Amino acid sequence: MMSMNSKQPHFAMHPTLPEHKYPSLHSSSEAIRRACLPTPPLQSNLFASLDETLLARAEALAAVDIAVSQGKSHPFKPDATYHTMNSVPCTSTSTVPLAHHHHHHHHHQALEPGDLLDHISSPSLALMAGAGGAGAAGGGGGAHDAAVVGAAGLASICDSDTDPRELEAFAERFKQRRIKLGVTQADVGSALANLKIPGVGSLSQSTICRFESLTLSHNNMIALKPILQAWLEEAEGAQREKMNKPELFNGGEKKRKRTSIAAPEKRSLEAYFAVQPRPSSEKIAAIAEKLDLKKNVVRVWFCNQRQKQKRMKFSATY
DNA sequence: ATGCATGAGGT
DNA sequence: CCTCATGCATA
Repeated sequence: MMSMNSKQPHFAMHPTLPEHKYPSLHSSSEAIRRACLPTPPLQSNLFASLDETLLARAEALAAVDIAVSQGKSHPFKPDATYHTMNSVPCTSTSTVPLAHHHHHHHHHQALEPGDLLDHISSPSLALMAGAGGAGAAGGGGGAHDAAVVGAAGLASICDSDTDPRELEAFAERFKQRRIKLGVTQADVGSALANLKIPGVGSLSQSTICRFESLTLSHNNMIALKPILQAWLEEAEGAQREKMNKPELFNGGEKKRKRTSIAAPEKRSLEAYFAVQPRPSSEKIAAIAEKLDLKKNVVRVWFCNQRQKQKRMKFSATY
């Protein structure tokens, strides 16, 4: 486990757009923390037809909900699934036709012995004390060590940076100091681009928020930590300076409409998920039809559910 | 703060 | 088709 994959991808910087899509840092370590499913009354034999049995059970469970809302007169059609994309090009502010360019800059930030601190030899890290009511106490603090491993070379980097408690502590400190700086999550996100760290562009408010609330995968947390730490130090250093907020907003593009899955349908999906987190395409189709949802919506729902299951929060018992 | 979605990269 | 990192749209 915890393999430090130090991939050094090639950043593909596009000439015109601030587009950066680098291969991510995905290390295949994912069997760290997992949620244990309840395994209800069904002791079951985990083989053969389990599949169908479970599905049947789930259906039964789900059926209750469905029957209620469907059998009678379901107030609203569950099919709130629509994808409204205005393609209307407007082309107005021709500046950057794609202010929404979804560049998936996957921060590779591979944890390498030294990589972590290479750019941020932080001098100012003494003030982060206290605060972290929660688990801040832990290894927290410095954690600036990595570089030393050279000699030992053995156990790679001190796990200080991969230690969940350290991450939690950092996230906590980060949030506090960010607030103290009077900066919003969104601000941090866009400010990251100003750091000019190779391979690091801006991030969304969502991601910053998730980092602070630990609702990211363990690996994602580890990858983002050094970046956010660098920002924090920079921001505190230039606290009195002006931050550029390149308001590069673009108005008039395709709006993505968020599908809304009604409560009854959601409960059914959860019932299915409980017994079979990874239904086959056929089952997904079946479920989709029963719930009157688009197959893709159901498929994505399962994908997202699986991701959630792997989130950091309370993953394992440390 | 979160739900649903997209896309890259990997099987 | 999946996993993962991310983000838009929204409650």
